Amino acid sequence: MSDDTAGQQRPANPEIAGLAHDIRMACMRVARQVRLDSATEVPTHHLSALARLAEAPGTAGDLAERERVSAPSMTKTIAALVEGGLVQRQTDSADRRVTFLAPTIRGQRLIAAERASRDDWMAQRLTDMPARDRATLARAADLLGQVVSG
Amino acid sequence: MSDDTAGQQRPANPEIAGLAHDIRMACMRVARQVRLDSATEVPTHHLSALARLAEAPGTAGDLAERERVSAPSMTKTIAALVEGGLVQRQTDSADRRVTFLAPTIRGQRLIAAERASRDDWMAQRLTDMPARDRATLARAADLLGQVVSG
DNA sequence: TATTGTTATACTCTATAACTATA
DNA sequence: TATAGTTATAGAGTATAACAATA
Repeated sequence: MSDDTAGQQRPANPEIAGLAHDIRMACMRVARQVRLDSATEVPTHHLSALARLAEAPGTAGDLAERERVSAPSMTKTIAALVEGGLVQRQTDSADRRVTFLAPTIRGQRLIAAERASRDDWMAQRLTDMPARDRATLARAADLLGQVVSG
Repeated sequence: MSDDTAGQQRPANPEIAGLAHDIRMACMRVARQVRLDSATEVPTHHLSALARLAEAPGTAGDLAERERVSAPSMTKTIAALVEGGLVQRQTDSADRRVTFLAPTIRGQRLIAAERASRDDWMAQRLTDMPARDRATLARAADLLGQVVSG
């Protein structure tokens, strides 16, 4: 975190290196499986943008930055979401260049349903698990949160 | 939030439902962060196909099925990988409709480098962690493996 | 002149359908 | 006739560059 950021001169500790690989692969496989098993009619990136707006409504520029896509790309995504009745535009009266975006009721319902579907995928697999293992996973979820944010 | 509207049979246990959400989000965030932070010049789906071939060489049809894309789509991906010197074709002498695919030395090196880069991303974050927390994550990685395969 | 968002254009990935060559 | 793979064509997502409207 201090100086050279690019290279991989890192850990020198083979145990940590192996653990890093195992955790990364486990997370990526879970993410992939969730994505593939819960495929809906709405494209992934549409859902992603919609979920962002459900967290916090904002402008097109904000959304493009938060989703890490270009502004023209976000323009198209927004157009599709508005077309589909999932997002509504509202021009800012103070600065009329700006357009605020927020999910419609239907958009909110779609996000909630999608989230529930994906959570169910995981929940059904957790119910068969010993309570002690679930406790381990609960700790791990917290630790992984630190990994990402830290 | 999100009680009904899902159409799924809920777990009925709110503790497990909450845990399912936390674990899923943690995994998806880790996967996303790894993907964004370790972006290379080679497109993601090329790397993905190449990694499959590094695990186990096979035919174009196999690869399309394993990657869950159409045959024509895989044809293009393979063409790009061969063009880039990362994969080599070899016609089956027994059935000349079939083409075997395998990574070249350069392809193997690229996959190894990519994997190392991504693992380093995680390893750097693990080194600052108490050993007990690493042990928790090691257990969790194993449990998440069961979640995906079971 | 700077900023917000859109349009213009081009490239890539994807899919279905039609084709080639083998079997 | 069936199968493995490719080519033809079209649709969708992405990007950069150029533009319009507003500040």
